[in-house]
Amino acid sequence: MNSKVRVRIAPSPTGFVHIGLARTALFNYFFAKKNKGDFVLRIEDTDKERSKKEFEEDIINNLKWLGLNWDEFYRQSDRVDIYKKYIEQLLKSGKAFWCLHTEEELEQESERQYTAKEAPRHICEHKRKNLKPESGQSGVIRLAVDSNADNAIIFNDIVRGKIKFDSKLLGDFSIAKSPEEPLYHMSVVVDDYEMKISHVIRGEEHLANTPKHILIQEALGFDTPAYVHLPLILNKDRSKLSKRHGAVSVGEFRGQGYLPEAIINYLGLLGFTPKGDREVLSFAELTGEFELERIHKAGAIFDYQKLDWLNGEYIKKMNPQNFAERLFDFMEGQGIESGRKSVENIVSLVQTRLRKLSDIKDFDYLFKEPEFDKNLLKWKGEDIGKSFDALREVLVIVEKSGVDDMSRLRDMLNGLSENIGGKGLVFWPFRVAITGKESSPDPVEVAKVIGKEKTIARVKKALNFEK
RNA sequence: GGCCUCGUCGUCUAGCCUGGUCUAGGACAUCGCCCUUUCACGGCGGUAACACGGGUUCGAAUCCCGUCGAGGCUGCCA
Repeated sequence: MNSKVRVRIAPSPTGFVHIGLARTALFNYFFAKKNKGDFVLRIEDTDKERSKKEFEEDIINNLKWLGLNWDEFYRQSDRVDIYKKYIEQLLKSGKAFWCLHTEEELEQESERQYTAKEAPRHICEHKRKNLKPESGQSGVIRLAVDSNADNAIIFNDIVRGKIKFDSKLLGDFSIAKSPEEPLYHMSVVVDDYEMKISHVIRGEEHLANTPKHILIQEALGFDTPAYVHLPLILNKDRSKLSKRHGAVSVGEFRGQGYLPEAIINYLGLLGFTPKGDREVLSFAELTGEFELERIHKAGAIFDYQKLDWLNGEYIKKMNPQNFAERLFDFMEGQGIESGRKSVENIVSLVQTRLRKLSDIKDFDYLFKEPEFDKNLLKWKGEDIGKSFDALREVLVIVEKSGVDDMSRLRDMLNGLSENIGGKGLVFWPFRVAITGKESSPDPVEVAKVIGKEKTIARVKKALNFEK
C-alpha cells in the first residue's frame, strides 16, 4: 500500500460549481497540504448527455478563484480504454455479466418489491449465463454479487467509525452500459486505484455507495482506500443544500462580492472546528489546524448571515489600497460606473459599511446626483422651514470655506448648530441634500468626497424645494 | 417501504472518547445600553440549548437500551 497521501475531488460537469463541492474540495485540499500530499482534480464526465464543457470551465475557474490549486488533472472521458480493460476483465472472469432485462421488466420488479416491503434490488438470473446483447438488443453490465451468502461489508469511516452493510441487499448492481461506457461506480473505483488515492474524502451522500465500491474493489483485487464522509451542507429546512433558498453556486457568491478568503474561512468551519474558539482564520491557519478526526458528523445549515459577517470582517481587515483595488475591479465587473480615483476616495467611508462588495449600490450618491422626497429634509420634531433656514446657512459656509478642510468645515457647522439649536437641525438636512438618504456617513466626509462644486449644487437643489 | 447516518441556544459550534471542574462556554443573529448629526464601526450587557423515556452510577450533556425526529441512498445520474 502506498503511504503517500493522495486525495481527489471528482466533480461531474453537469452544473455550476456548488458550494458543497467547494467545501469538499477545501477539506481534501487541507488534508493534502497538511500531510504534504497531492490533490487531484478529476472531471467525471462519463454521462455524455449531461456533461457540458461550460460547466467544466466553471469548475476550473471557480476552484482557482478560491485558491484551490490541484497537482494533477484528469478527465474520465480521456480514460475510456482503461475502464474498458477492467470491465472486460470482470466480464471474462464472470465477476460481471450482461443483464438483458428490459427497463420495463426492471421497473415492474422494483414496484413489486416496494409493495412487498422488500429491499429494492435486482438479483439477475442472467448471471453466469455469459449472454451478450444481440444487435438492437439493450442490456447493461452488472457486478455478480453473491446474494445468498451472509456477507456483511464492514468498513471504517474515519469520521463515523465502523459501518456495516449487508451485501445481499445490494443485488447485482449495474457498473457499465457497455465496456466503453462505464457507470459512476466502476469509473470511480478504477480511477481511485489507478491514481493511487489514499483517502477518499467526499460528501455523506456517498456513504451508501461505499459498499458497492468495496465490492468492485474486491472483484478487481484492489486495496480499499481510507474513507471519510463529510456531513452535508443543508438548507434551512435541513434538506440537502439546493437552489431556491439562496445562492448555492460559487459563481453567484463571487458575483455578489464575497471575497474568496471569507468563503474559504466560512466553509472551512462548516463541519469542522479547530481547537480554541477563534472564528476568523486564514487559509494557512485553517490548513495547519486541520485534522480528519475533528470533522463533525451532523449536517450543518448554511448560514448566510454568518457568511456576511465574516465577509465584512475581511473587508474591514483589508488595507485601504488593496480594498480600493478590489472594489474597483468588482464595480467594473458589474458595470457600475465609477473611476479608479473616485473609488480610492470613498474607501474611508464605505469600508466599515460594506458586508459584501455589492452593497456599494447603497452608496450610489457618491457617483451620481440623488433623488429624494422633500419631506425627508425635515428633522424630527421640527418644522421643515427650519431645515431650509439651516441649509441656507450651510450653503454660505460651504461657498465661503469649501469642503476640503474637514475639521474646519465641521467646526463651522458645529458653531452654526449652537446658534440654531441642535446638530441634527444642521447635519440632517445637509445629509439629505447631498445623499438623498436618511442614513449615510458623516455629511462632512461625503461633501469632501463629492467636492465643493457638487455639494453646492446639491444644497441649492434641495433649497429649490422651498419654492 | 428497505438500508445507512445523524440529534447541545434560532444558526454554526465547545464539551462527549478518558462521567463530577457544566448553575453548559464561544461566535452569528436578535434585544437593550453607551458612543453619536443619521447609518456603520467600536464598547458593554441581556434572552436563548443538552430531542424524549428508561437504565448503569454516589453522580450523566457525557456510558447503555429504546422511542421519536431529521437527513442521505434506494438510476442503464454522479
